[in-house]
Order: sequence, then C-alpha cells, then structure tokens
Amino acid sequence: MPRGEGKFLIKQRAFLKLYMISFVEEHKVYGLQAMDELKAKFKQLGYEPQHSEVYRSLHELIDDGILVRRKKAIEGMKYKEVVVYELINLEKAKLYKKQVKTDLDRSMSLLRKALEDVY
Amino acid sequence: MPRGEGKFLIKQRAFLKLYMISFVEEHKVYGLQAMDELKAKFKQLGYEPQHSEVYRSLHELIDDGILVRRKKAIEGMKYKEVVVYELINLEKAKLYKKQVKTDLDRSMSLLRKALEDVY
DNA sequence: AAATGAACAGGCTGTTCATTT
DNA sequence: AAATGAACAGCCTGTTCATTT
Repeated sequence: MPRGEGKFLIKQRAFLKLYMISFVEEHKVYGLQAMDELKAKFKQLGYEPQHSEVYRSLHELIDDGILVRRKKAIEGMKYKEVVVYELINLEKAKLYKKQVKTDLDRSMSLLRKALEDVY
Repeated sequence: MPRGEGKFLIKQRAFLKLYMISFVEEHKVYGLQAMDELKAKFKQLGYEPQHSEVYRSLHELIDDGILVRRKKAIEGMKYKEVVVYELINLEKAKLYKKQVKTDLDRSMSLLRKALEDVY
C-alpha cells in the first residue's frame, strides 16, 4: 500500500482539484462546464479530462471541507438547474494550493532533470 | 480501456525506460545498480523508484526489441553473476527516445500551464 | 439532451513472496 | 545478503450505466 512515499509525478486528481478551486474563486462554473473549459484549454496538449474525474475532484474538495455544494437554477437556457460550488474555508484552500504547488514544482524538476540527463 | 488518448502526464514506466536506455548506452549497470543510481539521483526530489518497476522497464525494452539480456560474471566482489543488457537496435532506441521526449515536453507544458494559470 | 453521479473495469505500480547465486 | 523475477494487492482513472431535470 503506497503511503505517499517515493512518489513520482503529481496525480491528475490533485491537478484537477487545483483548477476547481481556481474556478470557484472566480465564481465560475459547474461540473461539466469546468470540464469543457479544461478540455478547450488543454486540447492542443492532448489532454482531455473526463467528466467522472472532474466530479470526483469536486466531491473530494467537499470531503476536504474546502467547498460546499449549492443548487442553482439555470439563468437562461438548457435545463433546469445545476450544482455550483462555494469556497467554505479559504484557509484550507490556500493551504491546499500551497501543497499542490510544491508537488507541481517537484514534478517539473523530475521532468527537467530527465531532459537534461538524457538529451 | 484507455487507448493512450486524452492522457495526462507521462508514465513512470516510460520515464524509467528512458533512463535504462541511457544507462545501457553508457555500458553501465544491471538492474539493482540502476535502481540505486536513480534513487541517489532523485533522492532530494522525493522520488524512489522500486526494484520491480525497474525490472519491468528492462523487460519491456526487451519485448520492444531494443535491448537483449546477457549474463555476466561479476568482476570483483559480492555474488556470482548479474544480468546486463545490450542495445540490439539503435534505430528503435533512438525512435523511442524521441517519442519519450515529446511526452516529456508535453508533460512539462501541462505543469507549466497550471503554475501560470493558478498562481 | 444536459447534468450529475455511481458502478464497473482495467492499467499502473508498490509490496510481498520465491528462487538463485 | 545480493540479485532477479513473479505474484499479489491497491490505487487511480476511464468507460459505462443510471437518474434527474
């Protein structure tokens, strides 16, 4: 059972949770909209996050006590209502972002080192 | 079943295979020695590749037709003999390295973008 | 159909066990 | 014990199915 030791690169889950926090801070989006935005953003890099992983990220942020769910009637079109999220604990959010930044930097260093060593 | 589409970061397997090729090019090392070298190299980045994953990388490179196994009597100390590897197909090796470089660059871009977008 | 969510399945990888020298 | 390898187990994540609006 991996205990978080000896780890390789950052996990997709953490990567997405980071973006979810970022979206919520900007008062944007519900689940699928976040996914579409990310797909568009990363399309040229060949990365297409799936909806289930986006939802899992959101759910986990709720379990972490960082976000809360809120139902919201849709303003204009399409269907009735969506689930939006709000920051409930800014401190926890800041801490999480800080931790993820460390992991992102570490991951970058691993990749950079390989590029330097081998090519 | 993931078909290599919509993928996130480069996999540890590919990362290690790249280093294995690099080691073999320098006529270095057998399995555990390679692992120790990598552990030392990445220790400060908190990455510690496990022996089974190193062996799997080596085996896969054999399946890929890039390396061949060769038993070699140990020169000085410790125990009797180890398994060393030789490059059998330089073209394939070059191609593989090129492919991995693409994936490394792509992965770096993903991480860099997240750092730019969120922080 | 859009949106959310859960169930299911498979791949990747760490831990453990087995074998040889 | 060092070295190699395979078996086993668990986590992560993509695919599929179910439900609601």
